[in-house]
Amino acid sequence: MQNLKKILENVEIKPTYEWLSILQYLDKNHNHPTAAMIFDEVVKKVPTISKTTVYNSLKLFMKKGIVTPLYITGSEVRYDFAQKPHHHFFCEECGKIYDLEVECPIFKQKYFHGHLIRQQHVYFRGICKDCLKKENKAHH
Amino acid sequence: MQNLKKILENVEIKPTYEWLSILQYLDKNHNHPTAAMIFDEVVKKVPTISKTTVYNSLKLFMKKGIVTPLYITGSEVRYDFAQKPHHHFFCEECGKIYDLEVECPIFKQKYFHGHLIRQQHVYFRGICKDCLKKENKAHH
DNA sequence: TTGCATATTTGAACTCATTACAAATTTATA
DNA sequence: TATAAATTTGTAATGAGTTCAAATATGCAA
Ligand SMILES: [Mn+2]
Ligand SMILES: [Mn+2]
Ligand SMILES: [Zn+2]
Ligand SMILES: [Zn+2]
Repeated sequence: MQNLKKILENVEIKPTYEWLSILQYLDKNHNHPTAAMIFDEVVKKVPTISKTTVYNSLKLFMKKGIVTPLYITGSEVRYDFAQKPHHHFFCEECGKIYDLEVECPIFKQKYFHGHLIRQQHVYFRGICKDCLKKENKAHH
Repeated sequence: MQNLKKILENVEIKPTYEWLSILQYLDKNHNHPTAAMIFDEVVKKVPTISKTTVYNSLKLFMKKGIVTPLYITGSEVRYDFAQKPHHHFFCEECGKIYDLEVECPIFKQKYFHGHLIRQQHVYFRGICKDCLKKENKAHH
């Protein structure tokens, strides 16, 4: 909480009630939510908040580098309040996005074939552990 | 051409004029186009073609595994007619998507932490070689 | 060839995530 | 307190992608 305030102040964002509430939601829920999911939850605590504010905040957080957009599903953006860079697994069955630690020396490079790298995105897609289990049970 | 017909027949798609024309465009232009770009070009050769047919075809090609959707820009899907799996670099300046060869043993795995991997997506984003050059010239 | 079933294509209407924008409200500053 | 700046809000617009039913083309049996 005080923690989150500091994070905002570090990137020169005034810790307003709305911005803090949105960041608080992202901090408590590392489920890579959509803007709609964020709005639906935060509005319970801040009934006057608007969807536009959610989008504005996310855009601001992204510009400041404390939130990363994930373009994985193809239908909507999912947001990641990530302290350390990491990678993802997207389950095509249940839609969950898991965090992954992928170690690879290539991801340490600043340049690749002369192109300046600012961000690295790695995600696998398939069927997650849990959904595989369910499938096996159904077959039996 | 005869080549492309075979590719379609191999995956049990009847090589109609529309489907062949779309695949032909993808084969000649490895620029990872959007559906709109594909339509705008193919319609010059097939004036009666509709956007719906472009979307339908792409969906069919994806289902059959001969075309891969790239969710990179966040605003629209870009399509890749790829023979071999490979990775990408997206230039935030000019919007170009470059093909990359990234070697890493992790990308050979079938499972990761118990999750079944069906596809792997790796892309870097930043400023491409050409745009970096332009920037340097402008500074001087 | 003709008739009929099936596959493909088309255009218009629709959906829905995201953006644009201007008015309203809150906050900071003098 | 007055005024300017920052933030929030609601509504309207945008635009990629989907739905769907009608139109057209294709395949095939009689
Ligand atoms: Mn994550
Ligand atoms: Mn490619
Ligand atoms: Zn799952
Ligand atoms: Zn570039």
